[in-house]
Formats: sequence, C-alpha cells, structure tokens
Amino acid sequence: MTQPQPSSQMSGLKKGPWTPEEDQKLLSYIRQHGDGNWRALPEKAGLQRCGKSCRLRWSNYLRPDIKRGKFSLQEEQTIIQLHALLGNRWSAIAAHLPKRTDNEIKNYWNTRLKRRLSELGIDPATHKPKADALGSSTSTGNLRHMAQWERARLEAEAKLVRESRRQLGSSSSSAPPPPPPVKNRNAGVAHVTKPPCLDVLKAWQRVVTGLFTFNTADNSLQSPTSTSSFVENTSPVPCVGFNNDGFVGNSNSKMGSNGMLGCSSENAWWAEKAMEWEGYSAETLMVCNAANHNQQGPAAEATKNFNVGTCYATGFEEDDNYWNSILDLANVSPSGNY
DNA sequence: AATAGATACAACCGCAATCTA
DNA sequence: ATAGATTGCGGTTGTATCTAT
Repeated sequence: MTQPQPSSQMSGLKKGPWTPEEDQKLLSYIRQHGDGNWRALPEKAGLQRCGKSCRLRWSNYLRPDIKRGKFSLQEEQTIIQLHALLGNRWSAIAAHLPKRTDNEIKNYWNTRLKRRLSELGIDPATHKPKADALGSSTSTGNLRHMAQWERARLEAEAKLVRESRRQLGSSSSSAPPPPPPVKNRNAGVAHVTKPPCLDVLKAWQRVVTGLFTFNTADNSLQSPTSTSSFVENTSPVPCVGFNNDGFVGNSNSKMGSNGMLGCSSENAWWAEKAMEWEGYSAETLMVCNAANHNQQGPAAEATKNFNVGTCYATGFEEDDNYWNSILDLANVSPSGNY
C-alpha cells in the first residue's frame, strides 16, 4: 500500500510563499544538476522545504519556459474549447497552450472564465445554456444540436483514450482493454457526428467583442446593432473572427464557408470596446484589422481556423475548419481510423 | 485614511497513477 | 507479482492586492 507522504507540517519544513533567496537556491541547484529526484533535492539544495513544494515551485513558477501575464483572446478560446472537450483535465489543456501551466490555466478558469460564462447564462460545467437564462435556446432544435455535440465530444474522448493506449503500445488486439487513463470518464459512442458550434463560444465571441449585451429586463442577450436575439438562425448575423492576437473585427454580412468577410464601418466602435473592455492596444487592433481585410497570411489563416462563428452563421452546416480545429487541439483525427 | 469585501494567484493537500527494486 | 517510493493531477485554501465605501 502507498504510504502517506510526510507532510511539511509534521517534519517541521517551511511552508508558504517562497522567498527570493529560496528561489535562487532552487534555480541554481537545478541549473547545475537538473530537476528530478525531488525527495532528495531540498537537502542537496540547502532548502528547508519538502520535495513536493520544490517541484511545484519549479514547474509552476521558476521554469524558464513559462509565459506569464494576460491571456490572449485566442488562449481564452482555446481553453474554453478544450474545457468543453476535456473537462477539468488541466494538464491536458495546458499541453495545448505553450508556456502556460496547468495551475495557471486552472486558476484562470476558476477566477475569470467560469464566472464570465455564468454571467452569459452558460453553465460552465456543461457548456450549455442555463435552462432559465436563454429561453429560446432550449428549443428542440438547439437540444438536438447539443445532443450531437455531446455525442461527438464523447467520441473524441474515446479516441483520446484509444490514442493514448496506442502510444503506450498496449493496444494488442488480444489483450483486454485497459481502463481509461483518466478518472470518471464516460465511455465512447458509436458514430462520429460533426457537432454544431458550442453555444458558449458563440456567446463568448459576441460578448467579448461587444456584439451582445444583456437585457436585464428579460434576461436575454441583445446586439447593440440589431434586435437579433441570441438564438440559432441562418440569417445574416454579425460575425467576428480572431487572429493570433485575439480580436480582429466584425462583419454584419453573412459569412462564407471559410469564415469571415471584411470589416464593417462599425469597426471603430468595436475597436473602442475591445480596448475598453479587454485591454487590447490600438496596435494590436490595427494588426488584427489588416489581417482581417487581407484574409491572407498567418494571421488570416488563424482567423479562419479559429472562427467558431462560421458554422453557426451558416446554420450549423458542416464545417471542417471548425471541427478540425477542435480535434487538432486535442490531437484527435476526425477520420478515426484506429 | 481606514476598513471591508472582492479578486487573483501562489501554494498546499490528498489521491491515484506510475515507476522501481 | 508486490510493496514502497515517486510523480502527476485536480481541488481547495491562504494571502496579497485591488476597489469601493
């Protein structure tokens, strides 16, 4: 049986925030000897800490390949997409966000994204509209789309499990299937169905870019430029896209299969709101706008890949770019030939 | 200026998976 | 095959900082 690890409290080791001196000791030791063997490391490094504390400090804070500071809009979207797909599997999510730690992502989700989704009337646990918040979105059609999404999500998870088995070389045809690599995972389902866009992402895009505001009188989302309510439709709707830096711009034209069209004359307003609400610099917005207008180059490509509004605006028609972007994030092949 | 409440983030804890002898 | 050690992960807590009164 596994013995309980000796707690810092019991052994009299130091706890709490790290001092710069402790950081320096840990850093210089790891630079000289590398990390690992955390149990023995504190004593060798001259630290009155348990190995676990040293490991956490290194992996969550001192590691040189960690990016700190504000999350970009694209990072936010990635987190939301992957959370919808993977749930609270922070390490798996972090694997797709270069230089971000699972702890940082978890904190960001718990302190900001979760609350903001709740404010949008989205249940952050299920990524579905709360029953009483967006009345029209619980229509039969939307429920069907949600079911399709959930089915596809489960399938993707099952594929992840299969892939991890395959990579571990444990997928011999005669061997009994090992348990899934994560706790409390649901079993996969039989068929792959390309899902609709996540309601949560649609709402996110609109609110983040200022397309919608809440009407506190009837609890609905409203656009400042139209009276469209927040329901799925196939009519022209305001669209936005994102490039590598986040906010791009918007269009009131119906989007094509690849995503966005050009910017509208309202961009100044959106830019102002992006700076006001999200803290984006004017320089960033200028770059975004250029990418949006030209629709070419890396930023425009990223825009296409990340334009989660595409299939929404086109009435939930199949959209390879959107679904592939999610599956790519999770390293899952949509063809599913295992 | 003082205080309370809210927020953000670092760090800890316990459990489970994995490794190793 | 097994027990013990180690590592990884996710939930939770503690604390510093910010903001409103």
